[in-house]
Amino acid sequence: MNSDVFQAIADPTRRAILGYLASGPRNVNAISRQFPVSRMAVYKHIKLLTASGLIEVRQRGRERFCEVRLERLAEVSEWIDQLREPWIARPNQSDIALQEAKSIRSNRKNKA
Amino acid sequence: MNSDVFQAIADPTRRAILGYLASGPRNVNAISRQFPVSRMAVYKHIKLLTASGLIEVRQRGRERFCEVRLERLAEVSEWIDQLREPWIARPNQSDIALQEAKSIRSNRKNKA
DNA sequence: AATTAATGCAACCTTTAGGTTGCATTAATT
DNA sequence: AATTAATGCAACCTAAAGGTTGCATTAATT
Repeated sequence: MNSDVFQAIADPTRRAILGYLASGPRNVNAISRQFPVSRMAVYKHIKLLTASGLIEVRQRGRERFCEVRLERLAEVSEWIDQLREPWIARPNQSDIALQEAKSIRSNRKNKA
Repeated sequence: MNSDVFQAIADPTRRAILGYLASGPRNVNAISRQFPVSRMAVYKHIKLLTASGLIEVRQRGRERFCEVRLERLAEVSEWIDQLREPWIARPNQSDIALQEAKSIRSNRKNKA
């Protein structure tokens, strides 16, 4: 369960959770109290965020404290930066697109 | 159909399309030839990317040329930057999270 | 020891996402 | 004028996303 960071930040509730956690680690219940969805819904978001590496969970007694790990967002900033770079003088762009698309497809097949 | 940028870049094929378009404007068919999915699948991705403002389409004859508009990615970089900023000395963070979550919910209701 | 709090798991539901195929339309070519 | 190329639309399918409720488990409290 090695979820994609882009996918992880696509959901507005998950972004809000990350924003909330920016003020410091909180346990699952504390987080879920902040949002108008059930605890389970938040729990699932946290599971996905953990899988994507955007948060880290430390158990302490019966509580599980979630802490935001912003490093993983570098993948996103870097993608944006690369896109912004002048495209010229880079190796054949269309070949790259094709390669990426192919690996996307084979990933999908492997999942199923 | 005013699609969210975070949502738009969540899909790997759409990211690859943007990467491909970084080398210059291309028409719909040219784009779809680069990827192992049907023309219609690509067409839908393009429609969504257009809705999110990430690409712009200019018609010329029977062709529609798609051009990438990177400005809209600022929303993403800014969100990341804000998250990275020290959270201290900002107004009550939990209230903000709550507000955001509420507006998310009411948006969902308005859609349905 | 009994109760309460914090969490996890399972089953289920509904909507959306991503994809397909077939047909229609309009602009360019021959 | 007939053909071909580029695109759009509609109907449909399947899987994943986001959500819910109910029950089980384990740690802390009283």
